[in-house]
Amino acid sequence: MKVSEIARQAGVTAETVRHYTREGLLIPERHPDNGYQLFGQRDLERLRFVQRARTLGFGVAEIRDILEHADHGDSPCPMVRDLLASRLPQIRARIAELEALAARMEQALAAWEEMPDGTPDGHSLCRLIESFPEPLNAGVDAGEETR
Amino acid sequence: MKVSEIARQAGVTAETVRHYTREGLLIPERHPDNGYQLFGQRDLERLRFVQRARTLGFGVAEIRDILEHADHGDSPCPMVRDLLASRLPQIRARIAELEALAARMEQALAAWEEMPDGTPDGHSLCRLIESFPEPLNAGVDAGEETR
DNA sequence: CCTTGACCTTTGGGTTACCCAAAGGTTTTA
DNA sequence: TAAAACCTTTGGGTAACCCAAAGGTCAAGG
Repeated sequence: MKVSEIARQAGVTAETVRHYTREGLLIPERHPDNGYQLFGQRDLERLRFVQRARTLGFGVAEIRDILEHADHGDSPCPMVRDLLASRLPQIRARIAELEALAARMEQALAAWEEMPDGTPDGHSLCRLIESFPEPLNAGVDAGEETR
Repeated sequence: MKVSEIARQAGVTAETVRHYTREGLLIPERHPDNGYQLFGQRDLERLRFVQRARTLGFGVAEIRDILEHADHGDSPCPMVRDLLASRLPQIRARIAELEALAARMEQALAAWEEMPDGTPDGHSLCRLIESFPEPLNAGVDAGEETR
């Protein structure tokens, strides 16, 4: 099958398939006459594997490594497990960040409810944002580190 | 004050300050002799505003618009509120995605616990990933939409 | 047979919010 | 006075794609 066909069957865009191909996740054959990329059933399975790995939080480069391991006959499982284990806390941290963010947004929207709409604010900026707490790491005088 | 100084006081890198300046969020004066950027107290407040807005999920371009509104004497509040209101559901959706992701990762790690470590897998790829459910939108035959 | 229209190719630029290196001028300090 | 520390601009990189352009290919219909 050609690009659009495998893309359709996997539920991604043809551009995405080309991207994965460029990145070495898929290695289609080429039609000798016209240079079209030819994907087989194996490629479709491989593409689906990529999709699942992506939903598990793996990056494209990592997936390429995993696939290369597997192509060499090595079990990628230990590598996958390690990647998973190291990535999980980051995901959790990101979730916590976003939840704090959502909470701040809701807090701001709620505060707005009880204000007359326009509330022009001549010389200054939105009090609501201005009155938000600093990102708590803004060091005014002491030295500090981030990440 | 110069770049490094305002950056230090706000707890960001000098590069970030330069980035915001390039993007028009900060408009420092220039020392006539040496061309150095000169920031005042107003700029520091403005930078802190930017930081707070960033933690509220606003993009740099949006913040620039907000600041330009405010600089023109218009109250950016209605705009800010709309932006917040439209972004919130996206954040919530992203949180849900990440939680599903974390759950899948934990599920995978847990499943691994009860498997002999290496579990080489000759001809195929990690069963654990392979057996994961498809991203549920992978359309095999029917037409489907994403987003 | 030939013309569409649909699909293929590669190349190159855009997205987001910065980070980093290089080359060269300035200021501060020992 | 020379080195350390800091400033400038330019240009390239990151992640995972999306999109447009220019040009070749293919299937179908008149």
